[in-house]
Amino acid sequence: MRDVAAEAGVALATVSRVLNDAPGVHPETAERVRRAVEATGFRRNEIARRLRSGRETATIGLLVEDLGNPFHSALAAGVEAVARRHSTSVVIASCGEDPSVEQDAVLGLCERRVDGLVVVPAGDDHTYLRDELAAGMQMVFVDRPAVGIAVDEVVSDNRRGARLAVEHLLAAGHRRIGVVTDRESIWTHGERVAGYRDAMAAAGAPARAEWVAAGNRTPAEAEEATRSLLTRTEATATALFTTNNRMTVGALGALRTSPGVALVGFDDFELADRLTPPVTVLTNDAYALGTTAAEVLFARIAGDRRQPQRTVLRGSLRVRGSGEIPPPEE
Amino acid sequence: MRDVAAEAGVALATVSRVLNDAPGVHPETAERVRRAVEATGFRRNEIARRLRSGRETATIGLLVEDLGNPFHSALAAGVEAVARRHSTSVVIASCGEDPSVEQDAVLGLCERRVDGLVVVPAGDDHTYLRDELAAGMQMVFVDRPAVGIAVDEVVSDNRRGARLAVEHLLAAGHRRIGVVTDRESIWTHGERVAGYRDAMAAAGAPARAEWVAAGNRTPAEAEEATRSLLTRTEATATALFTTNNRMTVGALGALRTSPGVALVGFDDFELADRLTPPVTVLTNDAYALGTTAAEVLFARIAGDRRQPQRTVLRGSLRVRGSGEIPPPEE
DNA sequence: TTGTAAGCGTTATCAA
DNA sequence: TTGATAACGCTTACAA
Repeated sequence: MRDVAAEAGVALATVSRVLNDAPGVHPETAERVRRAVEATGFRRNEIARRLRSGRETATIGLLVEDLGNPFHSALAAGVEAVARRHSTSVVIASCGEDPSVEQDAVLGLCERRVDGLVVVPAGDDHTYLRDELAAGMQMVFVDRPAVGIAVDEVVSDNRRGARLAVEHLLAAGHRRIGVVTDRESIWTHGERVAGYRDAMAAAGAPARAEWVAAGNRTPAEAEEATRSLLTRTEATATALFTTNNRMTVGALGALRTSPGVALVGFDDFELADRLTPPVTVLTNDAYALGTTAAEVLFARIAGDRRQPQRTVLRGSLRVRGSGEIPPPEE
Repeated sequence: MRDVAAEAGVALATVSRVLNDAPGVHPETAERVRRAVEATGFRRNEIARRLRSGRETATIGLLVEDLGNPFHSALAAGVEAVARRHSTSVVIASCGEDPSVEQDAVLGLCERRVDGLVVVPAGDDHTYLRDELAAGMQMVFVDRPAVGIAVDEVVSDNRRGARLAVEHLLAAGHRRIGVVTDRESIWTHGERVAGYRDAMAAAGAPARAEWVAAGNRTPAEAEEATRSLLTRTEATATALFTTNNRMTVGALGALRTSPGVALVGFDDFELADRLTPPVTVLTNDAYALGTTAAEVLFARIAGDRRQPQRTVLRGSLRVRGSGEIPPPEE
């Protein structure tokens, strides 16, 4: 910038004024400065700019589990779309379900002095954010709630959605319904399994422990778990509820060799309607979770100081075929 | 930081030393400073830190078309994974195939003084980056080449891949092969259509202009285009080559009402093997494009000053069924 | 309308 | 081992 000022024969302040379209600069001077900017190939340093003005960084942080999971990438796309409308950049970090990586990544974003944070948490203790919160950092938790701090949250109605899904299977006549799920310690999965139990209990159907195949971290593990769920010698499940898109993909693998088993999955996914049979799902709009969370965050950044809110997004059943397969005759 | 220094009764310089684990600080003093940091809830300002040291920002920029497209989110996941290994954050921007948004976003990232850029370009003129390049900004173009500037590039072997895909259809006996593609002005699609023409010409099969359904921007448009390709009254195509995963998804929609048409798609996608028939594809590893591009970029950041290189990643045919459907008897 | 100078929160250089 | 102090590149009172 000094070079520009020298080139144009003006003071730094004048260059700054021209760069910021500040009023009260002689058009001729401004023109001279602009030519100098061209000549020197000058690009202003956003970093320094923001430092001095103590202004917002026009950046928000986003933490997701894994961009390779379509649920998380759709959520990220939603956040990014809203951020772009607010002329704000998004720094994305992923933590792969590891709470310590979550903490490092989130605190790293705070040190970068982002204006706010959208967090899909992996851990179950967020008290490490208390200082940041007290210092005025804005944050919204999405998909899963925050533990130990009071912040805005945007989540799905997991328990009700799961209940609807399982009730749908019960309505088709199933009584022996298995669940394929990730670790139940993950809030969403825990809630969805609870919804399953709700539905079973309400129908007077016993929810046997051995029908809950939990702890599957990947589609491959889900496939394997499904296979053993379906090859039990007694009280074999005739229908399955899968608690997210990863579990559904895994279960579908196992079903290729065990057709005739009904399936309802949590999370819609591309091509669900092209499979044989098409897959009935309880929709869970990741893009909407992302846009909603980002909108809540920008409202906070703009000065909203109300009590933290929890926003709940409801999914609905999308009937396609796999969930309407009746149980075999006994 | 002043507060911390006051609290601990030391100078700012000492606080800085402790924060950076610099040698030559009395353990007792260090301890006192650390307690003061605790007490004041101090978090250092990464922005200011980097300003002074003129050091790298430990941030790279990534521009993609659309995070909602699994190809781009997988690519982003690859970049992010490598960046994390280098303790570097990733600022993601998406431009949705709009060259002017690309330019604004990329220049915005430069102003932020990122250490480098991974760009999936939308436009076909990148001379606007000349100044940045001259100023030492490191950048790698991925999936599509840069135009007007000499920079590192990581691309797929599109033309050869497309040729392989179409040769596979020719080998199954097809002569009337249609192409469903996005705008041919997009380099990847242009190359893939060229590969199609190569294969057809080599086989002595006429590549009729009306078999090239171009300009489809979405799966919905691709579906519509496929439908009209298959309902022509004369010289109807008996096989299809789709030039990316979006086109394939669209074409599959149309094929539900026109079974028996062979299909090979460019880009593998989840569940391709679960469809009926399973979809034969030419793989195009987006995650690998991302990791490779990021590795090239970090090598540059680390000081590699060789001539810009083009790295070409090869895909291969994954035979699953849809591409082996023979043409109907005439 | 323009220039001078202080300061943003750090780090780095020197001297003590 | 510690402390003053200049500097990073910019913005912004305030003065001219």
